Amino acid sequence: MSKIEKNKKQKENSLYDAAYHLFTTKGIHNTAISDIVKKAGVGKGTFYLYFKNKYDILDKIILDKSTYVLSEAIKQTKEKEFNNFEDELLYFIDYIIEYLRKDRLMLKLIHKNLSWGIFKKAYKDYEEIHEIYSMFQSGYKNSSLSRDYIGKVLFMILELTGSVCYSSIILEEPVGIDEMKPVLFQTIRKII
Amino acid sequence: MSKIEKNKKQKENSLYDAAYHLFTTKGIHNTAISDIVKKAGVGKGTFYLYFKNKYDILDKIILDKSTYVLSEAIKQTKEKEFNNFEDELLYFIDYIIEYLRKDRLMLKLIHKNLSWGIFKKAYKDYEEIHEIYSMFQSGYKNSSLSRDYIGKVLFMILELTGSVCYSSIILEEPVGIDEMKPVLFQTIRKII
Amino acid sequence: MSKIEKNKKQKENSLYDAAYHLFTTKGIHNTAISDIVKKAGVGKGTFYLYFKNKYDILDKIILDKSTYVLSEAIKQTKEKEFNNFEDELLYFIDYIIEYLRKDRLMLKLIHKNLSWGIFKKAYKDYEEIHEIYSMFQSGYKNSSLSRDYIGKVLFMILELTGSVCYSSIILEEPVGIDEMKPVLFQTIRKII
Amino acid sequence: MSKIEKNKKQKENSLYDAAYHLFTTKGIHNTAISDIVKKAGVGKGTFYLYFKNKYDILDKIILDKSTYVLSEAIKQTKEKEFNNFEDELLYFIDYIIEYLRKDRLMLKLIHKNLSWGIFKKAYKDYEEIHEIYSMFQSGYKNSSLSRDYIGKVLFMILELTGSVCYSSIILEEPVGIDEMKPVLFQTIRKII
DNA sequence: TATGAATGAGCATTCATTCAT
DNA sequence: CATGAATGAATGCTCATTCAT
Repeated sequence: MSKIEKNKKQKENSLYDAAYHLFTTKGIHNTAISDIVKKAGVGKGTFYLYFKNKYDILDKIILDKSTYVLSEAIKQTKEKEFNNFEDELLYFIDYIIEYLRKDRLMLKLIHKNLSWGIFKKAYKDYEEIHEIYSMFQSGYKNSSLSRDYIGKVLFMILELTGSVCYSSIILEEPVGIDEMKPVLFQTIRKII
Repeated sequence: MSKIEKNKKQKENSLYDAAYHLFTTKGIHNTAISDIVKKAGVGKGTFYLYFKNKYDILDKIILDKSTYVLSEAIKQTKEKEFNNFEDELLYFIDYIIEYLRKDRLMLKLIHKNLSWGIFKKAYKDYEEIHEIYSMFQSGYKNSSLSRDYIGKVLFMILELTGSVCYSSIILEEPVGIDEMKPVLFQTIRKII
Repeated sequence: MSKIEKNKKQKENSLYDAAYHLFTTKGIHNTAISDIVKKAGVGKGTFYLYFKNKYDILDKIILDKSTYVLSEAIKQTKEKEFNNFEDELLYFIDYIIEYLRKDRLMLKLIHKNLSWGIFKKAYKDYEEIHEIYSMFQSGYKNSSLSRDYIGKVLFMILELTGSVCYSSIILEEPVGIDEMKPVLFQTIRKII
Repeated sequence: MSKIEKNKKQKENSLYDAAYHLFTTKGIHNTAISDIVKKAGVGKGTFYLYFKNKYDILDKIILDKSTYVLSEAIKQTKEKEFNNFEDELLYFIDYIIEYLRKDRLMLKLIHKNLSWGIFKKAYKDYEEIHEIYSMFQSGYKNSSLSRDYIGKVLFMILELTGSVCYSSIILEEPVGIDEMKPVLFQTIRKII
């Protein structure tokens, strides 16, 4: 990577970081492009060299962050040993929940879009994301269910987890995440 | 209700209807207050007599419409006879799905907000909403599970349904609702 | 005064008091007619039965309050005995200063308008105001100066007092009123 | 100064001039930002690049114009020769009066703000302003009065002059400036 | 490539005033 | 006399986007 390339990447990253920080702390609606570039320390025009508009950078951030959470979760899961698939999956889900609980601002931003990462760009780019899919498929290796069906179940479990996290952690509705977690786990156990 | 009271209610309703129509067709972001009042046929200041700002009327619309969907679903369900609780619940869920499929614009508006928050608020105001809860509790009458636990399961089923509807119907991700529905139904069957 | 007349006067007074309170605490610019009527507990239309607009009631308030200060000052002065005119005038001036110091909000409102404009209008309406003029003229009874000339000097002393009070009490520029007062008194002594 | 810097200064100046002209002819209250930018021939956003709001530009104009009057007065005074301090001071005051009489619109704008607040601010920025202070202090060099006391007397003379100018020239109360001037001069003579 | 001054359409919001009740 | 719902012109201000440097 040439020096110029490096510099470009650096500018893009600083815009990215600035936007993430402002979106999470001030809210999307209250963050203007001018705020982002000021915080990033670059010129206003520079923003448009890297992103189309506010929602372009926002989408990229959400995608990136959700993918990151999922890939971290699978990485940690893969490093452990489990007696069975159920334990493995629940460890994976628990990792996600605990991560989001610790980073409420990120959870607020990705809202209920946590399953997105799997089905979009990330699926293609990140090696780790393949693994979650593989893990899930392996867990069902003895069943007669089709690969497609199993994929959809994974999708639903992730949607459910994302939704429950948002409700329980951000809104604390109907109850906080600590009370919700056992029910969620039991439900997932039933699903698989 | 006096003539003046009637007139007020009429004004509020026309604003409400105009806003709903514009939000669903043009999008929230692209709808200005001036559009709403023009369509409603009232003065601009009148809007502020009834609503604080665009998001105030939006919230009211989302709450209202979501409540309506749920209450319609329970009403229709109660009118039918079922052999067992599972069939009853799935009919209820199916009614919601089909309703949202037919009214994609409304689904887009209520996004993934068809859930507990709404449910809880609606619970206080609408008699019908009590029934869904009763129905669900009755279905579990022979189980040893606590009422609380059962309530949380209902919450999760609603969250899951809402999330899946939005993804499948609006984004068609990972697949359309027709392909998704059997998997969702099977999943709900396992949950209960 | 009939009961109806009394009621009218009462409404006018409550508007007057509400406006005075809001003008002094929130500022003229930030006070709307709707604020005034809300505080006064009357209908919006009622305001226009008694006043032309915001500046109409403001002018009346300023006139009224400034007149009150001056008339109070002369009343108190007349009740005392003095060895000479100089002492009498300085007592009068001091009374004004101390009054304004205690009611900074009123001083802020009447700004630097404590002077001839007010004085002149008040002259016609309030018996007490005649007395200050008389007092001042008497003080000069042995001089060869014309009545007109003496009137102008009184005007200047009042202008100077008003200006100094505003600067010293409100802005504390160049110094506070305590430091300023001896200089002002010495200056007035030289003038007369 | 680069071309771009020059252009910026030009824009600011045209806004400044436009605002001054509109404030003096139409009044502050009746001048909208849109009027200013239209007259200045710049975009609306440009205004907010240079000024916070209407009162920001107004304050700057008042400060600037008042400073200009004072600095002009001292410049002219310094160019003349005088037999004594009294003549010098009265020439200085007279210059101010005549200037304001010729430019009534400016006088109306700066109202009764021609005084210490302005003086103090200007003191830092304008070399000429130092001179008026020096002149005044020199006039008292043989007196036993403290520098502080003398400064306060200067302050009062300026306040008095400003107040009298506004009343006599703008309101013509209690009489016009021609009739008032001899009394003012005589009063100042007595003060010093 | 990078900048940031300039733009002006677009928007939310206010508020004095009216007038039917 | 009193009201307060309705109005809509008026206005301040924002902000995404452009483009000359």
